[in-house]
Amino acid sequence: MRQSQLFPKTKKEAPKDAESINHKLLVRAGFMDQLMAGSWTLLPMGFKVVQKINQIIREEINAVGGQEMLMPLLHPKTIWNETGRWDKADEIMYKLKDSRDKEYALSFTHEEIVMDLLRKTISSYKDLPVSIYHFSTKFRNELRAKSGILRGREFMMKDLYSAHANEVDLMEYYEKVKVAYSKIFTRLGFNFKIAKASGGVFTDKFTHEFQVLSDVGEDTIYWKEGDEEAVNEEVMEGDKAEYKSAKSIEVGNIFPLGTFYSERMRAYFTDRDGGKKPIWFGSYGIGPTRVMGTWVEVSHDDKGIIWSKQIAPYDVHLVELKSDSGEGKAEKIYDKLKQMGFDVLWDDRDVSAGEKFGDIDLIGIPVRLVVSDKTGDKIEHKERTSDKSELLSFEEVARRLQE
RNA sequence: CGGGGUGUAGUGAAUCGGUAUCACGUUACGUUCGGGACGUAAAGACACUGGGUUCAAUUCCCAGCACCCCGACCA
Repeated sequence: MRQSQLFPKTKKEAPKDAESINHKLLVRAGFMDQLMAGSWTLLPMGFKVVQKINQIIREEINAVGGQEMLMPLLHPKTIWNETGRWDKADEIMYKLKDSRDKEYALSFTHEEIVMDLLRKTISSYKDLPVSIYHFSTKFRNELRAKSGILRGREFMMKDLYSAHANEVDLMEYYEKVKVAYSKIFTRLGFNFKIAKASGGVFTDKFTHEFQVLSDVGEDTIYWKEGDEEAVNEEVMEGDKAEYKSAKSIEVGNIFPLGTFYSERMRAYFTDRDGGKKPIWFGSYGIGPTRVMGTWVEVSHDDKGIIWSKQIAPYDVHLVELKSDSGEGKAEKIYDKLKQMGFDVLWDDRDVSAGEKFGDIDLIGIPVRLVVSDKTGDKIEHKERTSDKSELLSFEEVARRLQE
């Protein structure tokens, strides 16, 4: 991508109201734009980051048998009445009426919708288990949107739903998803903990949250040295003094929902013994837009964002500084790297060196390549995380990028 | 929804009773080019909305709206 064509331009100053890091940096660097409180446009680079996050999630969910699909966001009131959540989740749901006074909800989750699908499609234990998911927008009427993209009223979510013939199978799958989630957040590069928590409007049972340690987090989790699992403050038993604690951002959660939904929505199947039994059900969510914001909160410096290779909007940021020996070096490198399959952002703008370097640090792509008079036939290679640069040949640069 | 803060060119700020100034950005031309460079010229604002006080309101008062922060609630 030629930076001269990249939409939009970076900003020198953050919006005056912005306080949180992800708000300031993601807006300044041109990754997102605010429409209103809690509602954000993902600009081209922000969308690329979210797609990369989604792809990592997709790979790991597919690896545990998840099948991707897409469900509607406009839901009839009747389906929410079946489980009582039209009233129980009243505070969080956006509700609306059409011109004939029919009532709808904007999706804040999809348990009821999946359950409707399952009762129409599952009739035998042979049809189970089922694991289906989608990436889509969630609407939640948050009392207060805040912290940039971390708590919006409209955000992207990957939600996975699984259906099983019995509790053992559900819990086995629940553990598999827990492992898959751990792989996802490990691949994403987070320092996270799995915390036991309550289920909110979803379930009365215990659940698990994936918590990234960060001072801007709204949750507080507690754990004992050596323990695999932490606990959320809300469900903690025992003496706090015996635990280590930290603020954290919840980036994912898993819910073993049991038969609550299937019983209320009459989603039964015929089991091996001929009897009708309710489907065992679980749901599992990750918020990719929150993941992006969380990444910025935990990975930045005073100059800008520091993306990891896994989710950076581009593999390389290439820049040529004006030279006496004539230009065109960068364009050749750009073409060659593209041919090799690298995603390159080439700053081809006619602006000062300082402005180019400023934007490079702000945008935060992991590798910076500079060519100029000083570099001769070599290329200056610098990583965003380092202050040092090296002069390398094109081949050496390409090899580094492939590592 | 309670408490606090802020609303002035695209962005960030100044003016704080006499109809608005600066910086950045933008446009044109020229000079520059290793950390947001310089010169010249130019465009760009019903001062959030509505009401009130006043000879006169961006400025004071009231109401509303919007955004941010703290709290209650939550991926």
